[in-house]
Amino acid sequence: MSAAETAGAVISIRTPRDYLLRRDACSYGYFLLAPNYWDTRGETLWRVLTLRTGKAALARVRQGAKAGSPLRVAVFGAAIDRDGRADVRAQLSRMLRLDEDERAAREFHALDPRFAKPGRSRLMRSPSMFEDVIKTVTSCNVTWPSTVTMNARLCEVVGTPVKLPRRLREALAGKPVHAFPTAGQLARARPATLRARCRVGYRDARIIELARLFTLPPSRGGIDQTRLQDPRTPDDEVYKTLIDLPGIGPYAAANIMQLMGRYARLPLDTESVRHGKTVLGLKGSGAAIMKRMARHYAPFGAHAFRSYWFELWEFYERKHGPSWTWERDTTGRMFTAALLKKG
DNA sequence: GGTAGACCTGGACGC
DNA sequence: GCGTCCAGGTCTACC
Repeated sequence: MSAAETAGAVISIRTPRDYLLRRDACSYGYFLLAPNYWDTRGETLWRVLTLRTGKAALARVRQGAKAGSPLRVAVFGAAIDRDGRADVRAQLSRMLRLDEDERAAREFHALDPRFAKPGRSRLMRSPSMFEDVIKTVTSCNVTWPSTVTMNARLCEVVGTPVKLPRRLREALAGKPVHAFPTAGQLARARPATLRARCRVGYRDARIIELARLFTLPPSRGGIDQTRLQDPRTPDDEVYKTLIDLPGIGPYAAANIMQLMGRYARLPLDTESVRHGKTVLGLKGSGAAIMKRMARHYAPFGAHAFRSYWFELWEFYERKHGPSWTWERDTTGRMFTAALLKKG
């Protein structure tokens, strides 16, 4: 029995004319983090989603060879009705930025024509802001392999498992089978569990507090996602809100902002310093290089992060081949400044 | 406002 | 196999 013969539902999702799954899904490191899985052979994205019903479902996302052709999504492990289809579409659309303004992409390419021909403009993210925030926290003050481990353990220990019949489970062996924890699940988790079983270290209490803030309504001190995601809310206001959250500093706040589609600020870290030194030829202390990098990308204005990021991404691809060929357990674990210096 | 040190984990390295 | 060192952003105390 093949997986194709056992899908519960098949959904078609229209894409923008320039959309290319392998390039646009494999455009940011999160495509290597659970519960995402990129199958390099089939050029297929697998992702466990938590549906509004609370059930977990495994989605298999494919696209024909031509850019702009629709995504074909097969859903395993949960019955999908009309509302369920809309739910899957909405989550994948956010994750793959299918709803991103095409005019903004054209504006970016006009400012930075290097990425017009390869068609780069979209950065992969998570189906929810909450997951983006927690993934960002798990990427702070650790090397990339630890981030990979933390996300895998959070899903396995706290996330909802996909319920699959035995024959189907066998057919899908090797694919992710636990969803990313919801804010409610993480808010109820014990710090000791996160520390000991998910290997999150001192981030335990901060993750739980962040999750709690995502479960509360704004009127009771919770995070006002509607206001933060409203394009009319100024960047400075969003930054100030984010940086006041536990575990979120200047790097994390700027990274969450780019994940929200606000690209003017640069999340600068040690990897940025390496890039500034080796690719841009900047000199000085780490702090001095960061200041110079901010000035270097300032002409790209509202698209500064995209210019920086795709420049960095193409540097990785020159070293290791196209991102859609990176195996999760080999090349996909290499992305730290120290390892890249050696590479 | 700037700086130093603690926070944890996992990998590299030397013995 | 064991111990030590180091990388990695945030937070707090202190100047």
